[in-house]
Amino acid sequence: MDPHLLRTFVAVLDHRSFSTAASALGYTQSAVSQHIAALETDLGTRLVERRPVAPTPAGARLMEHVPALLLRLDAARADIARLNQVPTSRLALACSPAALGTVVARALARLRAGTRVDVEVRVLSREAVIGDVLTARADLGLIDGITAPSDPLPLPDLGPTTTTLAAAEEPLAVILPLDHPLAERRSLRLPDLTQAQWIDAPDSAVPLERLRTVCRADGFTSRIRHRGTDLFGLAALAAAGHGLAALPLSSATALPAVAAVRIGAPRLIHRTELVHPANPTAPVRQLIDLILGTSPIT
Amino acid sequence: MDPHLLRTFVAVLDHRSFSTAASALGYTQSAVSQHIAALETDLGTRLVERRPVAPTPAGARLMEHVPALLLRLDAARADIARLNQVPTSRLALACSPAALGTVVARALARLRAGTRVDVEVRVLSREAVIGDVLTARADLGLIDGITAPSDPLPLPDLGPTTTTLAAAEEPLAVILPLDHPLAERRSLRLPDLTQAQWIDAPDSAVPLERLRTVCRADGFTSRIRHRGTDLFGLAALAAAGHGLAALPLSSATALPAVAAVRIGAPRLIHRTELVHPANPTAPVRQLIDLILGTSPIT
DNA sequence: TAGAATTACGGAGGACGTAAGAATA
DNA sequence: TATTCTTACGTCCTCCGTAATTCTA
Repeated sequence: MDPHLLRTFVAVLDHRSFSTAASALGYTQSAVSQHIAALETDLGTRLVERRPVAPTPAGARLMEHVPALLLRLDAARADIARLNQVPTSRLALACSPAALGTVVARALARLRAGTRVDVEVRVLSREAVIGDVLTARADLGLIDGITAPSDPLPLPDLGPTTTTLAAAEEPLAVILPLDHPLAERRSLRLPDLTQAQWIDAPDSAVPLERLRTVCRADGFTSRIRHRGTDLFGLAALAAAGHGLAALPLSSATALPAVAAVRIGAPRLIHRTELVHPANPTAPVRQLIDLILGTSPIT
Repeated sequence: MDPHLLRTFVAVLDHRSFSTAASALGYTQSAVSQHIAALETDLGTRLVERRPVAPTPAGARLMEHVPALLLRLDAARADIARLNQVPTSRLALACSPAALGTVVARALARLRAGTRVDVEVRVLSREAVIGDVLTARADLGLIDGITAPSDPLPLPDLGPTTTTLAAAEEPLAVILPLDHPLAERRSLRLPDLTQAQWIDAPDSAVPLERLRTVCRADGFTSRIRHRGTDLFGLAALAAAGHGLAALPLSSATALPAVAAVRIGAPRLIHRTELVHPANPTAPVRQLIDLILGTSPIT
């Protein structure tokens, strides 16, 4: 269970090929083959089916552990490195698309008027935001999600290094084509939309899986999966009638060519939360305060 | 950051000595020295102060990651092993002391009358219970803790392999010497007890750290720290006036020579939760149902 | 000065590349 | 049959133990 072997393992399953995984990692195919064989011998089970390359049940199970494990390993290394680093003048802020609209834009407007700090904003999926903060590729992260009003967002284990503070809350909405029969409604009940056609846009909108969880219902089927953090592209798909998507109300109303209808029930809120190192440097602390200061809550 | 190096790292800090860590691990002192040196070279910082052996700040930080990391690694291995294992006739049940009193005893009484399943009960600290379930040393775990009525217990990251279900809820209480001025009270407010003398018994009672968190208050100081899972020993200490301890009401009232007074405010409940593999085998599933069936809530 | 960690060095084993051999679509 | 993974084998390098050395309480 050497980390090198585990990295090779995920690369092989990601690329669905030993040879391309090898070149991606800078190894020969032979080495990759030996890595997988070593892992399989160690664990006493076949992990990868070959030709075509696919995980066995045991491999799939292992895959549920390994990415988190490797992330945690990188996080530990980054955490140590952060202790001895010199503070840079430019801060890196990673955020999910909806977080940008609900919080970041407002905070940065204040920033321009205020202190002289350079900020680089990077828009990523939620998972990538967390990864960037954990591995110190970003100084600060903002992610969004939906929950019951008093609950925290369900975040994966962040280790001892990061904590979260609420930064903004707002109602949840769905976007629909302007000519959709429900487009004129003041509000909608989410359970009534389980049978509708949705767009699964886990990087930019609320993931459908999450909607199923909070509704405790199946459904929310989708024919189109939209990867990437491009909210306007998502709006274009929705406007063309390919399906619905759930977004915070302010983002939803700002999008062109779609109607935004508020979700009235169940009682859910969309919240943007901060993900930051446990020991923020002074400039990071300053940026955190700025973001919290401009947020409607706290 | 080879896992072997990390294991020696924790062993060195645990034993506060290179040589005893070496013999504990079956290495020579030399090998341990080289392991630590390799880690320090890799991370570019000194991690361990020598003579006396103690963590540097960077080492302490690393120590916040490594045990969780190694546990997760063992959990992954155990999870794979569990897939191909033959079911045994004897089930191992790990539980924290208060969980034994509130749930396990009752469930096992039913078990004796019912199906023919052997159960081995093991009483451990909460952390050890989780560790045992994750690494498949136990088939099922029960841990207890306190929270606000609707919140889940704050558990460390269990990975994809285990989930929890509520098994029992009851009021929280403190135990006091029989002649304590507050012993006759019907109920007490926890914030009024921050300045009292407590016994820190994190393995058997509610950890003081947890009391501070839920009260959002400092205080709860202790002169005595009680390790281990021996509730009667804890009661003896409390009876002798060494300090207070927080327990579920039923456990508290069952203890000899101490008064049990209910905590009226803040509104907190003591809950026992199940920790079990994601894919329980039939006999484990049966035991889970038995425990949930005998619990006051389902 | 004794106990304890480090450094030097050598052998055994492991890791990776080259290249030849099997297997499957 | 071509592509892709596996196996054989040689080299280099890493890892650990022995033993000599340095450090510090």
